[in-house]
Amino acid sequence: MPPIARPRGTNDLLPADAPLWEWVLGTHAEVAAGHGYDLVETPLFEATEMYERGTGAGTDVVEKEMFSFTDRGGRALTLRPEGTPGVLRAVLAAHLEQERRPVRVRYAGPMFRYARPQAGRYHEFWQLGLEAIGERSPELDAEVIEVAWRFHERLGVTGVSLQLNTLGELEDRLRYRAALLDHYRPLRDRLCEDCRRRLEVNPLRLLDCKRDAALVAEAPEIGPSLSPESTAFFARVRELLDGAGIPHTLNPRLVRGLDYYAHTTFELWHESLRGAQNAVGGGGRYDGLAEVLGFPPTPATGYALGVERTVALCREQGLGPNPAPAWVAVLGIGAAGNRAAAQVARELRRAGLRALLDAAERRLDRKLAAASRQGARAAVMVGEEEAARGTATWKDLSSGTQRACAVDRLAGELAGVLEGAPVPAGGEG
RNA sequence: GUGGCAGUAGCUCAGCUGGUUAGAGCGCCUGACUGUGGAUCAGGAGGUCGAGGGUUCGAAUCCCUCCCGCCACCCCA
Repeated sequence: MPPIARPRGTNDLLPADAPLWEWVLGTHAEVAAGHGYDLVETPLFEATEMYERGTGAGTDVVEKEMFSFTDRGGRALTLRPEGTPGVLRAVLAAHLEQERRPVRVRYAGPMFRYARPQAGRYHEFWQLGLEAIGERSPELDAEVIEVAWRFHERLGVTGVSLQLNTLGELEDRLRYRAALLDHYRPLRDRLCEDCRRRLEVNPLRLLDCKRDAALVAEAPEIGPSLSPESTAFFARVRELLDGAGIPHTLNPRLVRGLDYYAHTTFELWHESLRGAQNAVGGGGRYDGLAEVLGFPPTPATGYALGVERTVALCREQGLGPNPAPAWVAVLGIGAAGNRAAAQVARELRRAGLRALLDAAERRLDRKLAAASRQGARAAVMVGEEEAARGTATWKDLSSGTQRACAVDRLAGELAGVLEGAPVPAGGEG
């Protein structure tokens, strides 16, 4: 019988990669918290209807990428394909926007989409993001973008480009939609199969097409369809970004895949990401979402970033956390030594040191070799003699120097050694 | 979901047009060395060759199906 395999499109996080992963999540938490964003967690599954109405029935996500199921009570549920609708639902259901506006929240966790797996694209993947709910202002859009930008700065990731666009208000979009249809209808015969469908279902997505790139280039831009108010709103966002020193690229073809966007939309791109997945993340304003979910109309803005992709960028650019704190190996020699060594390790930990105990019955040279290979800064050896005298012998594994001392002075002596040269950076996966 | 390429020890890979018991390097374990590491030498463990079926006297090698990964679409994180 072959061993049970990991399901397609999923990943295990193993110890070798965990520090980098935790560092990325932790850095985002710090940066977001520094801007006033508090942690929220919402269910991994929600009512299917929430995504059908919120994310949009015409989107690829809802049409063909959801992990949906019926529970034993006959309820239609779906593993969350994105975080925004659930977070908005949670905030509005708890009436947090009655306490203060905007409500600033952040989140991180797994999302699920049934798209064909590839490097950087998985059935289960992690997103971290934030939402600012209850205020309609260019300032808040710019703030959200700035947090995403500062996050990458703090990581040290370079080469990210900010793509920016606006979709205006609903009336603007309808005007633009009409303009697009005027442009495309006469060209219908020259469109690819997908685009002919888009023409009927969601004309804005015509701009996504790479096959008909030539036609896209000739398509009208949204600018002329925008109301003066929408134009001013967008100009203000750009002005604020300029003021914050955040470079951005205007991308009038940027149409995000989800239905609920209005006004500002943006994506963060990086050329070096493997596969065709060059987007690290994206977001924008979604003033219409609350209403389609059945809540009072509530403006909001936010973003989501792909953790796997961000981690890949960090790995590629050699970025990561500071080396883990140095540690000591406590090695027992013989039965009496092994017993005493356990107690010595306990006392070192109580003194705040990281101590790994090796009290197996094997030869000392093997234990020393293992400790050295695994990166211990120092080895503490406890045999029958030491046990009897209440001492321990410790050895600096980089210099090879060695001395014995009383157990109660050991932590003090080792502390100096551990603070010495930093441990070489952990291996890259 | 569509099309293409791959899958051989823990890791990186070799294995010619089907031919005995499937190999190497690194890693792991053991011994030389009953209490002193990173070196060296010697030995050992570890593979149903991704899974199942077929062709053949004989299959890691050829054929089919499935699984999984990657690449390009689609789309996005």
